[in-house]
Amino acid sequence: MELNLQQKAAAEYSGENHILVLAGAGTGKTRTIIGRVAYLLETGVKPWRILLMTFTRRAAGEMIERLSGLVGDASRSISAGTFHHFSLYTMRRMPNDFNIGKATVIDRDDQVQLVRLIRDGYKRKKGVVPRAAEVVNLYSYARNTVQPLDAYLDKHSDYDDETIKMICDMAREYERRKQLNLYLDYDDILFRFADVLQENREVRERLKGGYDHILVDEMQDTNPLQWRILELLKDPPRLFCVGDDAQSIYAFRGADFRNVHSFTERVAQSEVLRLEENYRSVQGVLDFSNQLLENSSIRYGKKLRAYRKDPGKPRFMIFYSDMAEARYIASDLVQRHKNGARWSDHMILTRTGYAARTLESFMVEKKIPYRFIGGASLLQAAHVKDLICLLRSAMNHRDELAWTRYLKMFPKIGDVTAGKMIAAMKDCETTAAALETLSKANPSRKELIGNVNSVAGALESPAEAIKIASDVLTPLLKNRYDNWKRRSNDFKLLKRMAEGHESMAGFIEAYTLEPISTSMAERDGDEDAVTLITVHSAKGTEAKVCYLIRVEPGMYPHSRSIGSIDDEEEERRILYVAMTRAMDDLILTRTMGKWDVDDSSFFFNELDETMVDVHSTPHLY
DNA sequence: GAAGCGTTATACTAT
DNA sequence: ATAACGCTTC
Repeated sequence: MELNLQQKAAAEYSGENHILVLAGAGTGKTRTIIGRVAYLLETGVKPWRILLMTFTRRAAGEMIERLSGLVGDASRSISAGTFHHFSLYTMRRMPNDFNIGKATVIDRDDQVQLVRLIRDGYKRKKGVVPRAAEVVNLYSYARNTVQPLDAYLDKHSDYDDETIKMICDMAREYERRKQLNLYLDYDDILFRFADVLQENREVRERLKGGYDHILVDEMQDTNPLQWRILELLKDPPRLFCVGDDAQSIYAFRGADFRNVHSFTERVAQSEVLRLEENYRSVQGVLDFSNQLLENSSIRYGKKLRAYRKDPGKPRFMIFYSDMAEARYIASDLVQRHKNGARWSDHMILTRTGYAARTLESFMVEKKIPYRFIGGASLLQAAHVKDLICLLRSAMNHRDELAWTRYLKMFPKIGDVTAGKMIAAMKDCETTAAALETLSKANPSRKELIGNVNSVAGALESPAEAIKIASDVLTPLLKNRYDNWKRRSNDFKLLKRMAEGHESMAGFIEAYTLEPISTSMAERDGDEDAVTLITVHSAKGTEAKVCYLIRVEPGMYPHSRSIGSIDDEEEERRILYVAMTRAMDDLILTRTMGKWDVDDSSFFFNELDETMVDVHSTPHLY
């Protein structure tokens, strides 16, 4: 593999220090990490003694894929995945040391649902009770930044003392309910792992002894909780971290862009290397991106140098409505495809999943194949959740959230009745005993119990269990949703997805940890398709032609961050990440939007026409 | 008291 | 599209 001098110096570093590679956008971070792994293998490091931490499982898969072309089968022995995957699977592999038993991993929706049940008990008291989703966010943020919830709220929120106490009470009750239900939320996965590592010297030493090198991608977006895990695992393992402060866009999860600056202070025996030459983009794209950063009050001290010499000025197109914007992008895609370009050379970047909906409908209408990455996932759709909850109910009679949702599908059962039925089962040891208890107390509810029984009998074959669950739920659901035909197709999709899995729990866990959109599930991986992607998910990716949609007031910076300097600067980095994905063509589009949006912080109130070609289109709807 | 229905609000980013 | 809320019905 060809590496430039700086990349080579990083990849083939042979000293004993921990390394941070500061690498700007498009400077070959991934290439350098892959080069590093290849180098380590060449020098005799065993592949299973290399741990590769990536930001998403998708990124891990791509790196392993590229490595296999370089080093063959050895790539399959490398441990690669996110902090969450690594932590969870290590705990599952060492069940006696971590004691997570049969715990169910719950996603954010489940967290919110559980807090909602708890919150109902707080409604009577005077004053406003924060929303369940807000409580989940606050608590998760405090945990990811490793600070007590009350201290965090005291310092960083506007809540009065009484409300703070209430939020802390709800969080405590949330913890209790999780234990009762054998739930692990995303944060528990990291916390439990870190706690055991810290408390149990023997386990810690055993794990540390398993690795020589820990490589961390997207270091700028690791939060204090993840840092804590790295600190517990390093020495003797050597750290090789790669990141870019200007691309730090996960502050809401506890990451701080300044962290990479203090790397050498935080990590003894460490040094910083740099990658500065950009191979991805044409000069025009880089000039425009550099200008965006220069307008910031923060000095990132970087200016990307293009290796490529072609000018390639970006375009900025103004449309009257989102319909006109979407229509243009769809027809431009079709035109480029007709001219011989592949669909997969095109990426459409969106700030929010919601903002891409108009465009999505045009993609469907024009029959342009696309994959949506980020945004709402298949498992979050109401009808899919219904089905998953029946499966979960059959697997674990103490799964309060699953049972509540399942029971409420039946007439005359609401939160209260469901709660009573679940309480009746809580002391039963087995599912069979629980169903027996339920059936004695509710003789008229044969159907309800029979459904769970049939699914429970088929759990050894996930696809079969899904088929049964789908059949028994159809009569209950088909009148509840208007577009039932389209929704029921998702059940078939789910069945197909489950076919490769050996256990139901494994299947559900895999897709809880790695959410998948409908558009991804419908297509197989190598099909030529346009990528529609949120900017957050696009970190680390690139495409020849990039469309950035809805680059307008209220979006960049997002209206929610207006007023906070830190938040607005994070939004600038988000836009920076988006723009630097483009290799050849960068097309920014905006609509005229609503008239009442505060546009004073918009990043492009004035457009420098030496940097970008501006096109205004006729006011067509 | 609990369930169910219709109306209205809200929709940022994600492991 | 879905959650939350207020109001009516059982």
